[in-house]
Amino acid sequence: MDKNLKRMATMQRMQVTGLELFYKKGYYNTSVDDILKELSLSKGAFYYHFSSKEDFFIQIVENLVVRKIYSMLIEPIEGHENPLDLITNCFEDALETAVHNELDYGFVLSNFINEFNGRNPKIMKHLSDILKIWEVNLVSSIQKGKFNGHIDRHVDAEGVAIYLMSSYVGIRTLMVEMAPSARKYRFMTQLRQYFKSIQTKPQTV
Amino acid sequence: MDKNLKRMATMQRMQVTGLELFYKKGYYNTSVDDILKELSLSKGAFYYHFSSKEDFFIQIVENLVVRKIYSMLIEPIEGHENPLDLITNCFEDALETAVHNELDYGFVLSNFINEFNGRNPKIMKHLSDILKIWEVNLVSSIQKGKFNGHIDRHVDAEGVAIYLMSSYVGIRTLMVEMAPSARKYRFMTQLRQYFKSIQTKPQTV
DNA sequence: ACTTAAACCGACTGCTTGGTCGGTTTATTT
DNA sequence: AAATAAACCGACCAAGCAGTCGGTTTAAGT
Repeated sequence: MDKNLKRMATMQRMQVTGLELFYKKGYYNTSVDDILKELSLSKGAFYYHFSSKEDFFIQIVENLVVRKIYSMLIEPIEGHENPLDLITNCFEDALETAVHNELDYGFVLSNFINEFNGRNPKIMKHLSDILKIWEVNLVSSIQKGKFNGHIDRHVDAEGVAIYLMSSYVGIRTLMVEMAPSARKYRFMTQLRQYFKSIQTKPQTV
Repeated sequence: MDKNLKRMATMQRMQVTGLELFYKKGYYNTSVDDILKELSLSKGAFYYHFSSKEDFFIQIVENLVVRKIYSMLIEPIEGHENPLDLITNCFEDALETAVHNELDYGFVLSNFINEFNGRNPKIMKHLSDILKIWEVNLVSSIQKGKFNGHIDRHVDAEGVAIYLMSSYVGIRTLMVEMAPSARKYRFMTQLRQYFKSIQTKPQTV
């Protein structure tokens, strides 16, 4: 078999399991041995493929986390329909997987940001870059909505983006072990309420 | 001097420094020795006053964190004025201290919730209890606002509370090392926008 | 079949951790 | 001044950690 293929397969397996454990137990509280035990692999295998635990984590972020964020939170809002509808559906879907599948690592990001903040600037850089990408995409989506007449021309696109990101990051934290399904429903209702307040006002005829 | 007083003073010193370091570096990433070095105290002193690191942390939560949350997020919204104004001012103040004083441990809570989630149920219980208290107080404040005619009678008080908590927890995460002052301003603007949409609609005369 | 190198093994090292414990200091009581 | 107990000290221990390294297995190339 192609050597390169085997290499990729092993690295992939390590990264997937690594993310799962880092997410569940935290980076500092997960040892390299924990991950290797799960995979029945040895220290040698690990340090053959990765130069350090930190390097390993950064590769996980670059490969798995970035892609997950893209597919869950960025691509779904790219389109020509009403961005408020797109965002609503996107959040709805993202929160739904969060309700059912505890390991969807849907919003790993805020967990890790909290964990590394002020402790590991190198890793923080990678994480906040992802947030920035999300923010940029939200902003341009909202601006498009203003052009297309879906969103009131007076609203501050940056402000809306930050408010959306805040509430999403927050609800993901609050949904942890606390009636996630009910919370999701209530959250989405209020989100729609907020959206109503920034959409183009129908001209009073 | 009163023995009890000395005892309290030492324990207080330990807890204050403990919270500071736990907040800065995380619970699992802060050793008991780190805290003791900061205070020039010994292992013996620590384990004379506290039975374990975990017990120590729980006492910090019960003493320091609970009180901070009360004084910053709960007491300021108790009053008979328009709850939406009270909450606006409360968030404004809380975020302002977060901007200027990195160590205000204003929202330690979401950090710790992320850190202990799925790892230490005992500690999680204490933390989510605090969230619950906050929630209950927000809900009753909003309900009061509905009675007093400040808030539209049709809004779901629970939903508003959860939406507020989410956005606050979220903005605290996002303000980490990323233009906190500008973000605060944008956040507050959107919060006011949202509040406008749930306040009592002026009768079209 | 033989060579070669990639992939993997696992004992080992040096270091840090939470927690213990026999002992010393400090301050109050008598 | 002697007695007593609370407060504190710091060497020590077992366990866990990231990372190393000399060696073995596996599989592709010739």
